[in-house]
Amino acid sequence: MDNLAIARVLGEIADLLEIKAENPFKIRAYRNAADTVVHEARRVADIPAAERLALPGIGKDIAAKIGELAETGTLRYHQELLEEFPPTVLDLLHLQGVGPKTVALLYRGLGIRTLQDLEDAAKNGRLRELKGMGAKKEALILKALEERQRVAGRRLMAEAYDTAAALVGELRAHAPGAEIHMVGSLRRGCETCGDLDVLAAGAPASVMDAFTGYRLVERVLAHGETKSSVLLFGGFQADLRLVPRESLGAALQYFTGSKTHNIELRDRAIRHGLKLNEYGLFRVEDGTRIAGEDEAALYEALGLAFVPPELRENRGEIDAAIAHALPPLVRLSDLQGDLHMHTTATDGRADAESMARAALAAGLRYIAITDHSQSLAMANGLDETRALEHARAVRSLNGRLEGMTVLAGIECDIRPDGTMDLADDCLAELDLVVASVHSAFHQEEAQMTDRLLRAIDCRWVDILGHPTGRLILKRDGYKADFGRVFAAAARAGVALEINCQIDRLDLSDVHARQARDAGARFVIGSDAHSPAAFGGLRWGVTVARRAWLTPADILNTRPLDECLAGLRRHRR
DNA sequence: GCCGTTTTCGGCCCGACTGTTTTCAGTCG
Repeated sequence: MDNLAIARVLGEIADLLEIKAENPFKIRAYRNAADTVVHEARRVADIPAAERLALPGIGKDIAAKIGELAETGTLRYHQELLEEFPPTVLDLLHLQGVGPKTVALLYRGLGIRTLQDLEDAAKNGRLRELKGMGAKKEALILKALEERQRVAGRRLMAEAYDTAAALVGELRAHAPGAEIHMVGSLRRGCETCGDLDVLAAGAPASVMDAFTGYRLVERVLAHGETKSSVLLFGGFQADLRLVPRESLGAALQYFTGSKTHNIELRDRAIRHGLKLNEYGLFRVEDGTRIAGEDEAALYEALGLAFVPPELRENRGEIDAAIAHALPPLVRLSDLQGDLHMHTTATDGRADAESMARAALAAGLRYIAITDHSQSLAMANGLDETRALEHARAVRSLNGRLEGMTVLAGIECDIRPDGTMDLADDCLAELDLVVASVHSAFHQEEAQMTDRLLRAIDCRWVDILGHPTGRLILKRDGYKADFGRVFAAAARAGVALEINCQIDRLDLSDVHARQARDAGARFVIGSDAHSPAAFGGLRWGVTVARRAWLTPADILNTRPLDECLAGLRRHRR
């Protein structure tokens, strides 16, 4: 049973307990445990029972329940709860504006079990029979039912970022003297985004009207003096919070989250006789404000080093900030080269020279052209002859572009049996080899693990490309024992790629951190198929930062000769 | 149900908006 499945059960228990109006802290305990399981890199089901207790938010009871799930695939406690409430009522809970109290009321009062039941009842006017339900609530529920499909789920970070940037730009134009920033999961650099959070500090009250009147607003969900929510065309919900200028830092901190990071921080404030909210950090005894305008000063007042937003996930950053031991995270400007991209020789949209010029304009000093190998027939992959011809053409660019070195590499398919798609003597002729899986994704875990280990064993392989094969929101990664794969890569000196394609971001932050702990080294690769795609490097950097990586962990932050010396084939 | 620089018991983050209330409950983030 994988972590997502375990987390889903724990989350459903929390939902069901909430509908039952159980102890809210018990509910939170299940949610915290689900959160821990989702963010654990190892398979929690495989962790020995005793060690599970060391996971944050997992105590004796929940550890035992995870054990039962891991062994039997089901959980009696979960089943018992589902006998009290049919599983379909959980769909009701996910409607905008419908919470656990309403679900319980609907089920107990009118026997509503499904979304269809709810729609029928709303249309027949039966909802109004219930206490606390009026015409507006009825209309709200019908609207939520209608929007359910379209707004459902999360979206890719890059897409959210562009939408938010346009909105923020509009608000800044309206209130040029104000501080207006993206906050929430966008600022933390999460790979997906549920809604867009924007903060305005020191802006005139009219900024709220500018927000609700933004040209891309489809519907206003709430409109207050300090907080408004809108639904944008295209399906994003956006929230704007307005605070006084002197609360900028506290509000940035508060609305950036994550929730668990904030809870830890507030806990720490309480232990120090302080109170932390979005308006500032206050002494409890006399209400004096001791921080609030500057975010870094707020962390300092709590005895912490400034925690970069990407680290605020309650994964050890608070302890590290107390010890002033946070790592110097990699920045986009640290990247000096890019070792993964394609040209018109295979499925790219520009020739090697255009790519090199675009890379130079993006601030890079060296690149590797790594077109596909022959197995990827769909992409017109290169056989040995074409690969070597292409390499000659690519190398001929050197000397023609001042300040740019172009390496001739390949993105070579890892065949289903783990062998390389091109002959060794061809691979040996090239400057570097990125090895990637592009076929037979559905192999059994043991087979896929062996396949990746065999690829790592090939002495010409320098980099493992998009190592897990996931497509965010579309496809899970392959089943493989990545703990073993990362350890083997670290031993062999094969670098692991953080692929920057916005729907890949592969390795993920969680896997990259696990791999770093295993001693692996990394490259951040654009996998660019066009000159514009170097802009995507920022997303890979974001992932690396969320994985706590420093420039020292990432080969392509080094000058060319040092980067090459770090590649497996030149490893001393 | 979890957890411990105040604690093995008694805490557990906190505020804004909406609707249906006539002082607040529910929802959300």
